[in-house]
Amino acid sequence: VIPAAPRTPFAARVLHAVRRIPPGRVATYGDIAALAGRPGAARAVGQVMAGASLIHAPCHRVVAAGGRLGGFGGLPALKRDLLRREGVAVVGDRIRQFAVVRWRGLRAAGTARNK
DNA sequence: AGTTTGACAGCAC
DNA sequence: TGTGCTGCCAAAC
Repeated sequence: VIPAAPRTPFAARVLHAVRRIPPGRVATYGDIAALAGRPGAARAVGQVMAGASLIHAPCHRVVAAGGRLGGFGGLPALKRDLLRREGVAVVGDRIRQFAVVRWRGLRAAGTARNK
């Protein structure tokens, strides 16, 4: 069965933000929190992710700060494989070239240096 | 309405 | 580097 998607307003905004992450790119919990309109709510974002699944959004593209993998519901190997499958280099629990692969979301027009 | 709970972030050691 | 502790937040109790 398809698990129900979290229905709180905050969760909806978080999942929406996560779905915007392009394949082969990643965003931190903090980034998502900011994109969801709640800067600093990184931890709360994790809470949402815990209740969601790949069916709702590409959860594997949400990583911890500093390019570390972060948790993944007890299946860190899966998260690593999914990312590698998209071309993201992962060694151990670290993402290589994190600064390059990181996706900060699109902002103000003119700031087109992050596609 | 107060407390507990984490797929977090940062900083001090 | 790695470990530990504190701050923070939305949700579930």
